[in-house]
Amino acid sequence: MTDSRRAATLPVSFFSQPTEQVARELLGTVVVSRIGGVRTAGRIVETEAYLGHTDPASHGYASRRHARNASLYGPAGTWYVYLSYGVHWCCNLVCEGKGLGGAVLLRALEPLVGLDAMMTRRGTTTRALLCSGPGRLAQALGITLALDGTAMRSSDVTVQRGETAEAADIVASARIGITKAADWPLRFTVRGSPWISRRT
DNA sequence: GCGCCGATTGGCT
DNA sequence: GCCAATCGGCGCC
Repeated sequence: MTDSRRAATLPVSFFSQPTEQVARELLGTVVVSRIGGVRTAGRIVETEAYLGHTDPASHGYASRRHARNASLYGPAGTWYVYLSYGVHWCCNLVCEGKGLGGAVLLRALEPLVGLDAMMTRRGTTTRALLCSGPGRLAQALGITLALDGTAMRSSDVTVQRGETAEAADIVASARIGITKAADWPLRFTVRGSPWISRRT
């Protein structure tokens, strides 16, 4: 195995895989932000796959292409950031890179680095409320529209190799908060993690 | 142009 | 458990 102490940013080829596989393999990797010159980081414990043009719940479904989600059709490893309910930023990583609109939504992290900064940004000292939810984790890392469309490997927010989750420790369940294709089991969580957004 | 809905969250009943 | 915040996309007039 590689030396886990040495940071290794995930290569573009990682994101060139099928979206569902990327969603699974992102569990255990570490998101590192240096937005605003402040270092914050967390281990990914929850993701959701949105498959793009074939997925009714995806922003990349059929003819939903607009200027606003143009980055969703960019190269694998591109950040796609959108505003949810007019209030919260949510961040995705584009997969496959064939212009099919597939991406993985980051839904929860185990906070690892820069907890003070996260607490300031989030307005709470309760650790369980720092990164457990897509809007929360984006706020904790300082993510806004400024990240949208940037290439992960050269952006202010990178994803580093971590301890890979064993397949048996990955739980697949229905995606949260959607009405279309709600029963597709494309939400992935680390079994038993106390940092996920909701109990499975 | 107008109204409704959404990959959410936090505060209040 | 209910609902407001707040904005962009979409359907419909």
